[in-house]
Amino acid sequence: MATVRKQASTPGAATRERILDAARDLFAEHGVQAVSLRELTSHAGVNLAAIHYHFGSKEALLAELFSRSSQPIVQWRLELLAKVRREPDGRPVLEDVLEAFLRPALSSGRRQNATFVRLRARLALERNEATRRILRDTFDESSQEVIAAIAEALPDLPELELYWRFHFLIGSMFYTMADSGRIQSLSGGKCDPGNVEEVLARLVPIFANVFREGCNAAPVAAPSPLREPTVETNAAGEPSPAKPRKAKLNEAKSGAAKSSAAKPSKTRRPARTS
Amino acid sequence: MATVRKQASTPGAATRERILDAARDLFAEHGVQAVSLRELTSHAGVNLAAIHYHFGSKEALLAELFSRSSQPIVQWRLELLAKVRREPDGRPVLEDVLEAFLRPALSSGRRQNATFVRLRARLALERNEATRRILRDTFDESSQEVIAAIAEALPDLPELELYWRFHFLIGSMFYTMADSGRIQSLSGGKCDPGNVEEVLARLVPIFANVFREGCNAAPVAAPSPLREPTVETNAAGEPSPAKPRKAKLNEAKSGAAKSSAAKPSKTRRPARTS
DNA sequence: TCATGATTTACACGTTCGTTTAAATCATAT
DNA sequence: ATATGATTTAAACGAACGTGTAAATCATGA
Repeated sequence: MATVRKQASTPGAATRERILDAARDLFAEHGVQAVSLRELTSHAGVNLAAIHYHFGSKEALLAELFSRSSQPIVQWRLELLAKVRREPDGRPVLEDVLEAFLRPALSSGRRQNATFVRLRARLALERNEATRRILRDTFDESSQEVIAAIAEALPDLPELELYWRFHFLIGSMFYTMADSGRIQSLSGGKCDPGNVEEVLARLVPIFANVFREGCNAAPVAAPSPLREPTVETNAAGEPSPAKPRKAKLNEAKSGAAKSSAAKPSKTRRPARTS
Repeated sequence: MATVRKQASTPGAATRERILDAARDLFAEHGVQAVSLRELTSHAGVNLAAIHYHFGSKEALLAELFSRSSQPIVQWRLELLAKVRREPDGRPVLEDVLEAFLRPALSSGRRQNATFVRLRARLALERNEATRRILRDTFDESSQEVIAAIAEALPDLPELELYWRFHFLIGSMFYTMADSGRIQSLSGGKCDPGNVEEVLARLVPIFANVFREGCNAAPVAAPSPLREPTVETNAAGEPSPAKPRKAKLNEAKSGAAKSSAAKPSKTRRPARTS
């Protein structure tokens, strides 16, 4: 009996930590909703009930994971922000401010837990109010300090423009953090956003230019080609070429896929003969 | 009997379309996994089984929804790309190329279905292989045409740099499309990424500058402050200040929250007296 | 050594999920 | 009018979900 006693594979690793590690990895890979507590605990090598014993609920586990993993990032950011170099006129060096903002976010602490970076990027696009509040409470303060530092570095930049460009910056940042693999696919593997130093070496000077570039850039000079598509879709896309599917009558003659488009043809209907 | 006959609220609206509309809205708002077929059908005002009758499965519904909604976007993009203005030397106008790329994505066809834009942004961060393939199959071809047009407009820009900057561009684009509300929160509501024209008026010239700006921007001139956080977290964050929670023995004396950190205190354990 | 509390285990609960089925209903051509 | 096929309906299936609970096990100080 007694299953396997203790295994002693990782002696000092407490159950809590194993759960948090597994949650970080699995939540980042598949999303919070898609991960069941059973696969989580089995992946962590702990008992199912351990989650409720140590955290109370799945949601509480996520909150604990997030606040714990975020703390070093925010702290590092504030440290970097405090030691930003100054221009002769006393203003912060813009590149240093941007790096203080980006480096901790992209590196995710000193550990190899690159997976939390992905989790954060994923949660950043969530529209769930609870998730938004967690992100706000965790990162807004230090983000506001970064924004204030940028404003200090560029006193002539209108506040609204600063916010717009900051929005585009965090877009590029989160998309890099998410590691969607899209640009690897498009570039044939030549571009690797997983390399933090390579990302910073490009993102920092690029957005330093973006922020510095005054509002001089023509507002929207382009006469703009056209604004509506000429495609004549009726109400949604196609008229109604693809009929649903035969309800009864599974005649064997039309066994192959109809022809509608290119469906995955997942054997649309078993239609057992019984 | 016969429940309610037909209701005739929207006479011509077929069941298929009601399902697709509801799926678009709900998937975009809460994510695919988080939406059950029951809330979907009840939101659409159709029977639960209608989804399997018309589409076969939840996954097939998503694929159908995506391909149908994407088609006008891609088509519009290709049309705009075909009528991009040319410089006197015959090269494409970079701003027009960027607008051809961005406008259809941000506008989502001619309809008011801004929700599909959010759905697409959400799926873009998904790491699910099936989802990635859908996105690749749908958008890669037209994206490659955009990349080729940019390369044609900027023949001196190294290919690798082009891909990096395109990566940052689609990051800003997707984050704008996701409408996470973060920049509204940070800017106190002054910045509204939901306004497509306002986004384009800023994003197009900004990234035109980004692409045009040669590799002259100092590679990474910054001596870079420090690269590791000084915070001394052991293994994960905190030593072990917050004890789990009492297992048995729900003594009434310590009824209030322990003090650990600032937990949501969701009544960690009911511990019914029975 | 033993008592005690912290932790882990096995198991079951009620619910909700995606899916399926068979019958009822609708639309329409003859 | 009626037959026929398309569509909708109500009800149920088994599986998997998050959660709860009582007992077994472990660690440790007296």
